[in-house]
Amino acid sequence: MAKPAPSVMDKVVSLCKRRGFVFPASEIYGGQGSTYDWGPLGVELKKRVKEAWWEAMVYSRQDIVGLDSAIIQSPKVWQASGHVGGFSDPLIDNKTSKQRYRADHLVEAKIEKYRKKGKTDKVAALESKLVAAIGDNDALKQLILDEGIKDPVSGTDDWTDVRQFNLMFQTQVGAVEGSASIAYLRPETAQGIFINFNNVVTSTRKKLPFGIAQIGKSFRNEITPGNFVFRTREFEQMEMEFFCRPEEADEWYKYWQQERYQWYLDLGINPDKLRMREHAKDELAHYARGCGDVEYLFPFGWSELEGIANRSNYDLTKHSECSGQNLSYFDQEANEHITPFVIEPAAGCDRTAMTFLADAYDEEGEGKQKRVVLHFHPRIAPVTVAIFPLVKKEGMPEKAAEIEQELRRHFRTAIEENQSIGRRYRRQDEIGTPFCVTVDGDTLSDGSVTLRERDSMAQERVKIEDLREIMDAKSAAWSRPSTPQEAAVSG
RNA sequence: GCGGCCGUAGCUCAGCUGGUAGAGCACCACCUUGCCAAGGUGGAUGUCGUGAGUUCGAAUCUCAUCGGCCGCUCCA
Repeated sequence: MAKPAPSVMDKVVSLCKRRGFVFPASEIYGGQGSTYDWGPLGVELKKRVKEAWWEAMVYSRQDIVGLDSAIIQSPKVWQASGHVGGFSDPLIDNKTSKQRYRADHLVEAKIEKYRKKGKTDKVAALESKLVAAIGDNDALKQLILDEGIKDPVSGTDDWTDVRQFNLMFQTQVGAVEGSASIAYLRPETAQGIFINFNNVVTSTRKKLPFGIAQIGKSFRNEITPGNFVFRTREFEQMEMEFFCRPEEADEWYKYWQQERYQWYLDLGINPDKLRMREHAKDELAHYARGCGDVEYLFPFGWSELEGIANRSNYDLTKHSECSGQNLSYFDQEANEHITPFVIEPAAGCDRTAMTFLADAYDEEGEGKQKRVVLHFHPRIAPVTVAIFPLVKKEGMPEKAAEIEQELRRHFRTAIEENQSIGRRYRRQDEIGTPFCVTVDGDTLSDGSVTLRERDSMAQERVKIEDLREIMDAKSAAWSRPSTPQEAAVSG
């Protein structure tokens, strides 16, 4: 493949490091692959993404409450959820074709062949052999060799040994070694919600339908991380489990798909690059009745930002069975126990922040006139307003500092007095600051300043005491510039 | 793990027919400044990923090693 042209992502990655959004992790020690640290601006961006999500999911409604469960739970949680058994893949490589496969999938494909040929006895025999071999890598490889399974690409049986790939990070709890002290870093926040179902119901007296929201780090030992912060082994999730009556699940499923899709649009994501994609039946996880992804068109293709799934009553049922606790809901009117269905919107915080960066990135003009600007929604911009003295004399710096002190109480602020005014405007554009306030000679006599908008570059003269109200109003009314050209001339 | 690409200043990169480093932008100081990447003067910054070899001499050639990025079953 030819070397690809520098994409928006390359430019965003570079900007992220230069301006302090995202740094490669462990850099002074040579780096740690696919691991990133969020810098001073990045942490603000992420924080505001999480605030916007929490606002939409918890504060603006009466039917959802929050939770912050532990990262390290009992290993039994992950046995019940199926992660211990199912979140671990046996991998095998073909030395000739260099292709990598799931070893158990190769055997399953063979079973499928037998089934199509109607050899039911062989199907049954091999199925039981596969079940016996699961978890035993040597046995699994032997089974592949015994069955004469060939690589579909190379046609050879030149296989490597089977190696287990655990998707969950293991750790030890306590000083005592041994299997009893093995624990896992959670691979999703959702299970922490399910296991607290009874606690939340009894402590909040919530009635169906209701939801529990949670934001937190999760860990997956991804085989293939990559695409900047899109897929990393440590990541932050924003998940909400919405519990409802089974007969209402389809309705809520559609509701949450619309609701979550709209959330991205409300925060200014380009509608042309956002879509809702319904999973095909064979894509669905074993517990899911339906799943739709909110996808964004990155330079590397359509990729999932958030999955909205109908998890049925799978999780509550499993945890009831495995724990011996009754995780059902008692409906007082109908006088019956029901195990609610769950609709789960599960979003990735890091990839959402990355989406805002990539989607907001814009270059206007050419050469010396080129303007790099991040068209962030004012609600998620790391800095809301920057204050400048027009020149560094006649008391302007002091006046600017005074205004900054006042605005600091209500907005994320920045103050700069170095270099020319134009350069300072452009620097703030590059980090997506929606407003700039400039103090000049008239400010000292009549208390007015110039308010300059990032997207249109339009300026207006306003009173210092009106700044807050005007910026709030403009923020509330903000909409994304539909094209770069329009943004450039609309002032 | 396999394949491809790549490690030179904060960022983007040039230098790779061997002579111990450059550009643009960024940064710092001073002067200038009067609303969109202004100008002037001066300045700091690199053990050229690491180690070894060849050589009088290596960023450049050889070998090794470490690391990163992009693909290949996984998903937020």
